[in-house]
Amino acid sequence: MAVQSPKGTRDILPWEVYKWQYVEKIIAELCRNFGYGEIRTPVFEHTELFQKGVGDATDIVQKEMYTFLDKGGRSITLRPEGTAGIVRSYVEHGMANLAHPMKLYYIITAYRHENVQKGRYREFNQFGIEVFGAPGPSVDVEVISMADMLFKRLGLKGIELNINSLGCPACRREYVQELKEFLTPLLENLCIDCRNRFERNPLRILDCKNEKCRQHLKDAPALLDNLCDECKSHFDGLRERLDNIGIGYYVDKNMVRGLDYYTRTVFEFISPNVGAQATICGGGRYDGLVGLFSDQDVPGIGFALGMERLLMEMENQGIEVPKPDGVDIFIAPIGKTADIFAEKLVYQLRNAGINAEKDVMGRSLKAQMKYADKIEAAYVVVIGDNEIESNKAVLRNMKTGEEKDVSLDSIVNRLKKTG
RNA sequence: GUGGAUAUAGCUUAGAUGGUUAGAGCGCCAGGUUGUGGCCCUGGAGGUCGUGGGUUCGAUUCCCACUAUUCACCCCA
Repeated sequence: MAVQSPKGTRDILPWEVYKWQYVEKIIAELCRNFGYGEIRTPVFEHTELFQKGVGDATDIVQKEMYTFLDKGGRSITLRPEGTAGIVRSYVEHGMANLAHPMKLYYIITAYRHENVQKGRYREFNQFGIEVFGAPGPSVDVEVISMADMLFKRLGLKGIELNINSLGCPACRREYVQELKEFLTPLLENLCIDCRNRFERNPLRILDCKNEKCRQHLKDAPALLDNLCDECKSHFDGLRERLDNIGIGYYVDKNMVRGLDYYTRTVFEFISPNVGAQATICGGGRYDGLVGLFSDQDVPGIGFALGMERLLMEMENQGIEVPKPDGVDIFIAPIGKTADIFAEKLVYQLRNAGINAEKDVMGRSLKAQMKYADKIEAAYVVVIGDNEIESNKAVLRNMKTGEEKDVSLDSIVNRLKKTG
């Protein structure tokens, strides 16, 4: 086929978009309940923003970014995630001077150049939130509970929450040292990927899926057991608070997240039903990120939730999204005079806020009726010469087949009441 | 970047050890009802059988390459 969308992109078509609109509406309500304001930032940013913000060592920056030079020779990148752009906006607009916590949410498309598979696309949609300024575990719980509540409102079941702590730069540095000492004698037994990870990102070795590696790593020290006092009490505080409001979770000592900026709390919501891409929502705290772009030291936390994966999970769980109603009324004219008349009538109906349609293809009455049926019109009015002469027409209820006489003059008012 | 599977109409698909016009269901259009949808009946439109090459008298079918789709690895939403 000559015409098709680029690899990893999809069309959301008119007859399925209602599912997206439904979820988006629930998200907007949720955010309002929690006091989050929407922010919209550009699809593209300067490449350095992501190199610095997401991290030069990450897969995202190393091999997955859509980067190009614009006509002014600037290196531009399509956003591979949402947080960096928002941090940029936060700093650029001096939001640190506004009331805190600063609570923001976004629904965006993001772009990553990688091979596609179930639940993974090159253009994908994310709902995400960010909170700036709150250092304690209280806000961690608010953020986590927000995702949890969204799943509940959508009627999703069986989504599991995993949490972990990656510590602060200080205790992480100490721990990485310890981990490396543990790994050094084992290195030649580990898979090639892990050996490569040893220098670049040794934490990643912990969540390698290779069976052999897992065997060797059974007794590896866990970061969680080596946190400094502050990080430990932060994590304990998070657990207490989750227990307090009744959100269940697992502690996954090996969970590492793929972006460099995370500190302390990290979490994932996972479902077994969305293919190999089990993570529907992932997030964590990024206390050092704002400091990378300004001399202000502002703590932050947020999450990103994959809309495609969310919709897929809803589909899998058989959750029914209410379909929008069809058109209120269809005007079916017969003949030229009636057509001219109907044109004015449908205009008046629409002007009165009624969802009205009329034939524009000059089709037979039968074809018009079929069409009205297909677009699920609630009512049909047939107008021919007789009707125009007598100023009366039949209003047909398409669901029941019941018909009523109405005068053409009163039809707009009448439908206002009915509709 | 690596590996497997797949590719026939708008959609879901049948097909033959290679042989004349490649079938069906759904959908679409029209007619049966010269002014009434859904059910039913009849008819119609719609296919370079993914693309290119090879074998052959002949390829949609066999072989090769490419492309695309899809699943998985890595990684992530």
